[in-house]
Amino acid sequence: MAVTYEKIKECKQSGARLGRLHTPHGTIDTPIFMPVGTQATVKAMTPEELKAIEAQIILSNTYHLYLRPGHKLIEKAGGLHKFMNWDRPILTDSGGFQVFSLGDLRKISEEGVDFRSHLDGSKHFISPEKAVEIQNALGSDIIMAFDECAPYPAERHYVKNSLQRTTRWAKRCKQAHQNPDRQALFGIIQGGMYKDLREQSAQEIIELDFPGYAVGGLSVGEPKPLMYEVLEYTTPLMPQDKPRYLMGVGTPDCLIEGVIRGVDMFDCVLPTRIARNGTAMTSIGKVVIKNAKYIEDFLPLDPNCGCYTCKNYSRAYLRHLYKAEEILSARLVTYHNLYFLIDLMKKIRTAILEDRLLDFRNSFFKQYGYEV
RNA sequence: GUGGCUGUAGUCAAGCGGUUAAGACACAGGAUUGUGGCUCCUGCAUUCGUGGGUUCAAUUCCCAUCAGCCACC
Repeated sequence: MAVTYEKIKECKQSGARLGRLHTPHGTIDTPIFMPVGTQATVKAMTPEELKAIEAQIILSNTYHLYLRPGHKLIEKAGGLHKFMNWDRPILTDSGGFQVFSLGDLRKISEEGVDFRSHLDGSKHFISPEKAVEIQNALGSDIIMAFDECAPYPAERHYVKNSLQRTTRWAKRCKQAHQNPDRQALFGIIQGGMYKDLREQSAQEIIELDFPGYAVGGLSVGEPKPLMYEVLEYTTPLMPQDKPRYLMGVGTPDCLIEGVIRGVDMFDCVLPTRIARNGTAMTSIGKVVIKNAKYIEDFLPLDPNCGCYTCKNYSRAYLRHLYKAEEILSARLVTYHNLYFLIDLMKKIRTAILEDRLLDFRNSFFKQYGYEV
């Protein structure tokens, strides 16, 4: 098996899991946040910088790399790790979500998905087999099953059909997978916001026996309490000895609440995207660095942060860089935001170890400005 | 000094007699959750250089004045 999960302990206060994930490119501490590097790069960050902030694993994307530069080219380059100069673990998303968000550019059938490239309008077809073939060529440590992510809100019968198709596709993905000893294929549980459909999906997917499972179809626009509710009845259905991955989640409160509900892995574009749009996540809440009130603010972005950006630059300078559309703006704020979330996960792991995750949540929320 | 042209938001400007003075950029605020460095939403001129006149009605026409630009001396 390419990837194995080792549970270290459970938080007595919250039930959250502390563990380790062993992969071909190293061991990861969980719960973990995975920075997203869609196009074989975490935008604005070099691999050396990612290591400096202790990123242990990053995400990349099948759909985008297939379209550009092409998985064959990356295979020729010696695989994704070598191509992008990252020797730690990589997880690739299957492209299911991209297809879902492509809107009217795509048509889903039992066989797969016909779509037009968002880059040049060219026609393409991705099936479960194709998605696995691409990911096999990329050589990522963890590959994801090609699923269908239902929108929110969605009718019950639509979600049911979609989840059943996701199960059939998961089977095909497993069959198509060429090297389960070097790459772990994770299954994805769907079912929207319907409890019995989540149960059905979990049962069907888990029956196929994957080395890890993801909860998909959340964080698609539903209210947070609803997402927490779905998680609450979904994670208990998942095996204790396998990693659990909540796809697409990345606000500080959702990360903490997700861990409390038994999630081990998260990924999200939020920290890197909002960084490029002039917003930082800090210990005292969101700081919209582009706001005029920071014109003469010579304090660090986050006075409680020890990252390179906070140690060396002021809010006034960061605001100036943003307004002047300087590249360094994206670099410095991205650096900070990723540092902040990775550091948050470290604090979460320590809190689990010390059986005080609920206390940690309450104090963190209070300082951040969330309602407890 | 003489002749001509132009003055509308921070900037570039449309409107040239008739309801709440286009648009763009900038600026200000917001959004952003398995990433299109994309983008979206909202706000921003009680007033058209200034003063007077004509008219039911003036950013629009007339006069004066001020400012800028161009040409000639």
